[in-house]
Amino acid sequence: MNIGDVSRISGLPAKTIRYYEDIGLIRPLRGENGYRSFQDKDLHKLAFLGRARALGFTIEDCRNLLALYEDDGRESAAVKHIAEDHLARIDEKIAQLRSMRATLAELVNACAGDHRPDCPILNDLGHGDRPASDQLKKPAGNCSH
Amino acid sequence: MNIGDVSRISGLPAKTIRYYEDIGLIRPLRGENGYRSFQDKDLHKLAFLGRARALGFTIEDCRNLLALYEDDGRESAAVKHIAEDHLARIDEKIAQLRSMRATLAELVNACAGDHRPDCPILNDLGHGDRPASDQLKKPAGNCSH
DNA sequence: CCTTGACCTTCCAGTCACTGGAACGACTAT
DNA sequence: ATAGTCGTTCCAGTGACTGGAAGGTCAAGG
Repeated sequence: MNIGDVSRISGLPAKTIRYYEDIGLIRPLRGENGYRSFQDKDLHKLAFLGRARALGFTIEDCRNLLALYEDDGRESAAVKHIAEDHLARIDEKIAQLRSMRATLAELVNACAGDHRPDCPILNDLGHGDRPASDQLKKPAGNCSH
Repeated sequence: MNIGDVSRISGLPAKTIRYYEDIGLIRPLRGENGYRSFQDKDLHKLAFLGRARALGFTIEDCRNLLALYEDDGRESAAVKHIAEDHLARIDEKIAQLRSMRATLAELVNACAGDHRPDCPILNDLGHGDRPASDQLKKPAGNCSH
């Protein structure tokens, strides 16, 4: 199986699959022509990775989860620990976004959005009448790659 | 005013302030010694940027908002448009995270988390019994820089 | 005058998880 | 032989910083 087939089946871009090999998540064999030759095992792993990534696990999480997946002597506590950590990070992010959303919605609501220059949104950002920015620690959240 | 003072006042790291100059968001004067010399105007702009970033606006949004802020002839509709777009992006992200959260919480809940190897989390990721990964389009969401 | 230490400068590299593109080789069908 | 599709590698870019190295500047104290 060549990378194109695997890409179609798994839904992962070929680039991503090559990247996963680069960072050691999979180790497909090579044919005489130098092409990667994927086995069912690799396909399975890629599906695993796709699902884990879709749940927002980092690549490092995925690496650890994959190792646990292949370790028959694992303790489910280890897996649960990773998942719980991730759940907490997700909750944090949701809270952050909701706080942003609340402030922003208020401002948008207060703005006439017409041809005149008066704008409560700019007023807020400029003068900071309302406490629009309580926590500058983690302003992140806008990663639309 | 040197960069250190401005950093303390605005709460933005000096590195970030230099970066903002690099990408043309601010244009502080320079003293004879080569040090940046910040005026009230710069301080004001940085505060604006800090608040806009805290609300999750991208740097490009910030650039546009700043331009509108300084344009007396602006139409508030333009500002509102940027803010509404951003609000929509936030809502999308929240929805994505909530969907992840729901699936993940279910799995975590089903996992004993003990010394035994059986683990519903790994079962799901491995075999995909449950549809844990409906949308692979935007798996992102984990940008904890 | 010299040193210490805090401050400032620039520039380069790294982050995360890819993604785009160039330049080239391999295979398939006509 | 040729065209077109697939595969390969390698390099660079994304967003918004952040860390660190190597060096210049300044004020205070001895």
